[in-house]
Amino acid sequence: MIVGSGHIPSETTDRLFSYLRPLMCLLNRGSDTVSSRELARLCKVNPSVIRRDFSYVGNLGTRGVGYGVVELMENIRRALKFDDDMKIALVGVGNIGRALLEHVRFGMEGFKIVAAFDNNPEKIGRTVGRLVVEDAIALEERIQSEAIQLVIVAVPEICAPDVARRVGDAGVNSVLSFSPCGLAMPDNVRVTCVDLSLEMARLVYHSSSRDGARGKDGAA
Amino acid sequence: MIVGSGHIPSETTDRLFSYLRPLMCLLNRGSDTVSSRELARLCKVNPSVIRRDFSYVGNLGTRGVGYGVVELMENIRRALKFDDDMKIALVGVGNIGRALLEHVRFGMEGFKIVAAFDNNPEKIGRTVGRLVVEDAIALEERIQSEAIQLVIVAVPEICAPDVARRVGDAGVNSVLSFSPCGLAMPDNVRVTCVDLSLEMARLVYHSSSRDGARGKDGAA
DNA sequence: TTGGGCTTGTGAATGTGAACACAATCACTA
DNA sequence: TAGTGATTGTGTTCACATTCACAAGCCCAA
Ligand SMILES: NC(=O)c1ccc[n+]([C@@H]2O[C@H](COP(=O)([O-])OP(=O)(O)OC[C@H]3O[C@@H](n4cnc5c(N)ncnc54)[C@H](O)[C@@H]3O)[C@@H](O)[C@H]2O)c1
Ligand SMILES: NC(=O)c1ccc[n+]([C@@H]2O[C@H](COP(=O)([O-])OP(=O)(O)OC[C@H]3O[C@@H](n4cnc5c(N)ncnc54)[C@H](O)[C@@H]3O)[C@@H](O)[C@H]2O)c1
Repeated sequence: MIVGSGHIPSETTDRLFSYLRPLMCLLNRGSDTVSSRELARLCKVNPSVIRRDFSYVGNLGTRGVGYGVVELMENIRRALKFDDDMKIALVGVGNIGRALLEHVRFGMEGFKIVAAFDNNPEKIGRTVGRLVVEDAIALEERIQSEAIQLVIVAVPEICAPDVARRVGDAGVNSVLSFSPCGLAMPDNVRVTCVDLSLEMARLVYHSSSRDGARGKDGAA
Repeated sequence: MIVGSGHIPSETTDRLFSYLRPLMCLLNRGSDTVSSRELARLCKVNPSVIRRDFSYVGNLGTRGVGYGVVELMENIRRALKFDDDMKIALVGVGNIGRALLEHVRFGMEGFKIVAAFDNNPEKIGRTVGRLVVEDAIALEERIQSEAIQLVIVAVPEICAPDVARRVGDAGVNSVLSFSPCGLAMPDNVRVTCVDLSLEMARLVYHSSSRDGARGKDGAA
């Protein structure tokens, strides 16, 4: 086992996160064990990638059998310091913001939106999903009183850098932004931009230049 | 110049797409040239990465000066076979679907949603954004009559694989899905899943284990 | 026309991740 | 208890991406 060698490669941690959802599906289906081959087919990766990734987490599998699904998920979550009760604030209750607030699955997955803000007087005070929209003026104060860990920014593009800066100054350094503008974002916050145009452009490029090649370790 | 050596690394193509938006911002700001150092600062990558990426596209820069922004964008778009008039269909006019249909920027960026479908009788016939919602029964026929290249799937998770299969059978092999379930998707379509929970989990992980290290080639 | 200051383009070195192949190990059966 | 079939864990190899470092080349001014 390589566990304890201090650090897990970033590609591995990114993949470890992506294993959790297929594993949950397998659990719901009643599987108690899963082989690297089976999981690899679901995730469209090479089985040896799976085995090496898991080797960073610890000695998890049983030779000849596979990995215990429950034990595996627990170990991955622990290795990733997965927070099952993450507290999130949303800024901007427009089209996107409303959809997110009404999305119940986030709560079931451990992502709890506990406050929503807007600066439009017509929206402040209205109830969307389970929350009452608050005045964006109170953003900094509420971030601290609620111990917010992550802020979702769904305001018009022109306002996004300013909101991100305020969020960063208030002590939160994780921002998920729907504004595709990565420019002018502050350095002390880590921003993930959900850029659908970018994803669509990459998608059609990769679709046209198909390269369906896989190694010989048995990946479908 | 390395251009013409047959193939561009996938990491490079993914980055080339991501350069387009900062370049557009620079253009709007009035910059006619940009140096690898400046663009690198905006994109938070190493300048030598930028220079090598561009070397795959062709001889684009001027030593001592930098790259011409307009010429650069044209060359990148050509290398990526960028389609400025992509025809898109949307399936599922719920919370997410409605937000996408009312989002006007897609059209300005060359991504044109030309048809929207739902199977709920109350939604069929209603106008959302600029489109009249059509019956999902007509999906296959309309995909072909409109020459759709990409389909956005925003239906409940349980329906997503079925819709993806129908889309694939109708000849479209690019699907952008908001259902986080990559399982059971057909093999002949390339699916990009927008999984916000996954992004949030990765984001907070990377935020807590900060590693703000950059090479010495001058990146900020 | 020469020189100085920049920036590109790229060979070479370095670093890193993926793939392979196989010994080690387990469950199960007779 | 030994044998069989399956699967993990990992040493090793390979391939590729990143970074460095610098010569080549451009602009401009004197
Ligand atoms: N709707 C989409 O499908 C879509 C797709 C891709 C990207 N985006 C981007 O996502 C962002 C939000 O999109 P949307 O469609 O929800 O926009 P929207 O206009 O519907 O909503 C924006 C909301 O933010 C509020 N707001 C504005 N300034 C604010 C501030 N300073 N503080 C707090 N609240 C403020 C507004 O009152 C409004 O309610 C935009 O940047 C948009 O470009 C949207
Ligand atoms: N809303 C969010 O913020 C959010 C966030 C993450 C993921 N998602 C996912 O995105 C998907 C859509 O989310 P939503 O909130 O828009 O859901 P929604 O329930 O608001 O809308 C779904 C729409 O799809 C239609 N539909 C159902 N079956 C269909 C079929 N077979 N063909 C055509 N149309 C059909 C329904 O009539 C409805 O209008 C879901 O899978 C959800 O899990 C949503």
